[in-house]
Amino acid sequence: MPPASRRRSKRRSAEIVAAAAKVFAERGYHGATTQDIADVLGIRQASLYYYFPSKEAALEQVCMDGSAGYVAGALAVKRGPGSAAEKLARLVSNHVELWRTRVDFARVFLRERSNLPKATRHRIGRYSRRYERIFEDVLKAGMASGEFRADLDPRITALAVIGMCNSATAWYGIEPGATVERIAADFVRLLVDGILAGAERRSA
Amino acid sequence: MPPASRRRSKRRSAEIVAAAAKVFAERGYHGATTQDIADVLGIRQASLYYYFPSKEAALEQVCMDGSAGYVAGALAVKRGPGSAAEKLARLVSNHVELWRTRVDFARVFLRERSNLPKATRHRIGRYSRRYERIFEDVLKAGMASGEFRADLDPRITALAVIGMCNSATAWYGIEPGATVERIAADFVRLLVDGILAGAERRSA
DNA sequence: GCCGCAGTCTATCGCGGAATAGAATCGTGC
DNA sequence: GCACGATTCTATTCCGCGATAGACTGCGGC
Repeated sequence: MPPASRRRSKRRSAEIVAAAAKVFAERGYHGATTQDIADVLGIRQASLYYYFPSKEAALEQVCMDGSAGYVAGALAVKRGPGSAAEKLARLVSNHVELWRTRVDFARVFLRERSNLPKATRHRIGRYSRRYERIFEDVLKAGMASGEFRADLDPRITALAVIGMCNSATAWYGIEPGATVERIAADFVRLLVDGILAGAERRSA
Repeated sequence: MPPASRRRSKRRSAEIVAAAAKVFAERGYHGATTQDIADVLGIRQASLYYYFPSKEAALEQVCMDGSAGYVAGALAVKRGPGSAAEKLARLVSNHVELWRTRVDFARVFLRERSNLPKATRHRIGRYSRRYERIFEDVLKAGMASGEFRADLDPRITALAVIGMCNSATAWYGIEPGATVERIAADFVRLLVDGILAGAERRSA
């Protein structure tokens, strides 16, 4: 098949997956029907099976797409230059920034990956742990250099940071004024400086 | 019906709802079958319908139980004595403390309330907003008194705090060493003092 | 302008799961 | 020990949804 068709075909596939992501995000994997997905696309339910062998395979695709980019971006930040605080800020920005194009994918990844078949679920579990490790590493580095407090628990703190970010998927796009930039900026300030007054100068 | 029977009956009902909570938490509302719930209890699937009229009604019960206590506890903290930082610490503790007896209920409330019928869903939505407001109020009070930074966005910060807490339901009970006390303490320190070194004294 | 295949359709199957009806049993108070 | 309500059981219905089979269609390339 010529490259022109092939490109259109690829694009159509992406549309199908995006429709699945949208529907899964709205109703949950089990709550969504393949009919719902077909409705979004304006095609018949059975036509979907030209694109995937099963509903579960569609979920796999959505989850893979929904997790893509996180580890790569975070690794780049970790290896890049800057203080630990700057790196943490960039980690958070990178994370939130990825919602811009694919919130639905992220939502499905977060809430529905538990419905994946064992193999994929474990694979994605390893991926997540790798991602968490990067946050932990940056935290540990900051603690070692004296930049961060020494009494942090790097593991719990990493989970707290990631969890706080992810929780925003629940209201991102709904809560007025909560743009990607503001969320990232507010979260970073909260995490780095805390809530108490008199901290503005410290991280400036 | 004598009080003895009545008490046993009430207790049995609670067992049924707890089983539903457990199963809903594990597999999700749509992913769970009434058979699964019956299996946990060692009874037949149809016997469940003595206790609720529908699967959806069971979800309602679990969600109501799962949200009970949050607003009341938070209101008590808000109205009680102490600095804003102390109050925020107590808000977080109160929140996390409620998992001790009913994590499954909290998990179902967080992840499955979207499957509730409209009326209940809206009711629970109002309840949540009321809860968030209390956090906002404490934050605003702290900002007004100069205790907290003036450049916080109280709404986003409140959502961030609550979201961070709730995200821990994903790994509470799994992550080794993450007890209710440690989670609450670590989260509070992170939120109040931030991550940077040199903050230990400030909140002491 | 015809061929071929990507893409969509119609039609249908089969299962799993929610829910109902009504019988059986258990246990508690008298 | 009997009666009666509370609880659980057996048996069955009904339908929604995932999936398969096979026909149709229209566009891109020659």
